[in-house]
Amino acid sequence: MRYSDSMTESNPPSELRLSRAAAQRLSLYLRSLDSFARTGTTLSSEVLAKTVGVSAAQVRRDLAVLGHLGLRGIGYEAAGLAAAIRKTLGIDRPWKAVLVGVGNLARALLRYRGFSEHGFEIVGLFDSDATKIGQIVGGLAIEPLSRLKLAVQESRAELGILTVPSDVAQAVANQMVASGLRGVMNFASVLLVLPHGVQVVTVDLAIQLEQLAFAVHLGED
Amino acid sequence: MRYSDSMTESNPPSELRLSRAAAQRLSLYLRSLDSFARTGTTLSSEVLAKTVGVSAAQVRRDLAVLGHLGLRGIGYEAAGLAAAIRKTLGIDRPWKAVLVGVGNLARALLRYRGFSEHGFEIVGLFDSDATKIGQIVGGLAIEPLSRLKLAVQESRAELGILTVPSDVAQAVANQMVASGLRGVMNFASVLLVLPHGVQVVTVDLAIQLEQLAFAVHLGED
DNA sequence: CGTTGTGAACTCATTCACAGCT
DNA sequence: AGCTGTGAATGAGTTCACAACG
Repeated sequence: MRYSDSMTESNPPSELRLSRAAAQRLSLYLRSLDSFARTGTTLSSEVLAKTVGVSAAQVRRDLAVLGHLGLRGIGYEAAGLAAAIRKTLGIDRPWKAVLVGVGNLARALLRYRGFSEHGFEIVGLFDSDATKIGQIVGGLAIEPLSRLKLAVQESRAELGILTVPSDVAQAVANQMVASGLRGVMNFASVLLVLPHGVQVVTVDLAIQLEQLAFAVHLGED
Repeated sequence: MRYSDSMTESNPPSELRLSRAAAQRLSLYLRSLDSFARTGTTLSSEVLAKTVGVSAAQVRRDLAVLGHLGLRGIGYEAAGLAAAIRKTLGIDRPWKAVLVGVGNLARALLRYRGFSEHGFEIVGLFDSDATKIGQIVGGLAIEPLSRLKLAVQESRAELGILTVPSDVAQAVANQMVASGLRGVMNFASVLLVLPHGVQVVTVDLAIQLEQLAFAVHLGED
């Protein structure tokens, strides 16, 4: 039996407080570790730091939240570290997602291998355009939005990828939430207001490009 | 961002120190302002804050770096504010970009209207696959990489969009830099190491989806 | 040895709260 | 009166530096 925080050397991390930025870095470490797995079996915080472009101290600080899995004088064991990061991020199991709005971007995403390679499976396609219903894209038939709720419940999908025009994004997102999805990856250029407990990540490519232009404009490093 | 801070304190924004995050928020404010331009002519920090999901104090702090363009008792004049943000971000003029690696993602990006709507023009397509050379995509003919340097110089493009597989991304990025590009928008899942003065923004969709899964996993807000 | 893990110091970012302008 | 702009206070995130340990 454990009391509050007595530094017991058990497997689960005692207190898990990860900032958004720190969680993002864990994903980056994971990428490095995967490509490192062939090369060697252990690596130091310094090596890992260099491959993702942060400081060694930052790496050690980030990894400390996972528990004590560094070996002093040696470094970290790559496979074990990768597994621990996956567990912390909640990606030590597959996730199912549906995609709503089958336009050009969606078709590109469906050919993108990165999602399935990292354990994300797209299990349904939905669109409000009647002329698209029934079309097969990436091995899946496009269904009407009216089928969304049932499909989400049957497939047990938890995530939704939202690739509809910005002016209808909020309305469609509401439907996604009503169908039971817990997270939305939003490609529209609007702030989605969703109920408590539903997560959103917005990817706005135009803004990213603006940020690049700004950096060039400044000429900073 | 180093020494040589011998900036003159003239009328315009005397000291311009914008964090990456703050610059990103300026882009967000800009989106709101554009859609607000029809509605009204002025708006308060509180209103603007609500549309992008930050605090009013944050908005005022961010806008203060642009100079004194708020009207006490009134708020900010939408059009003037938008113009000031554009100027600060360096997007008060068009930017030209080339795209390297014409796969599915690239084809989707070429149909995405967001870039041109925000002043970014794609002026050339390049690929190393000989079978693609000459194909017309989005009104542009795909050219071989050997033409990149000349094309960049002729078109005066400054930015490059990199949509090649991760294993060749660094090599291709090196060619982009050698051709004179000053900024790279990288869609590959690797850390690009580029010389001083060349800017990079990486967009890794799998990592974004992992972050969403993590947020759902935690059930945080 | 070499490298981790972590208090302490430090830097950067956000919020508070209100004086000051319109 | 209303809302901005900004010092001061607070909070978050990062680096320093070194004791602890294999």
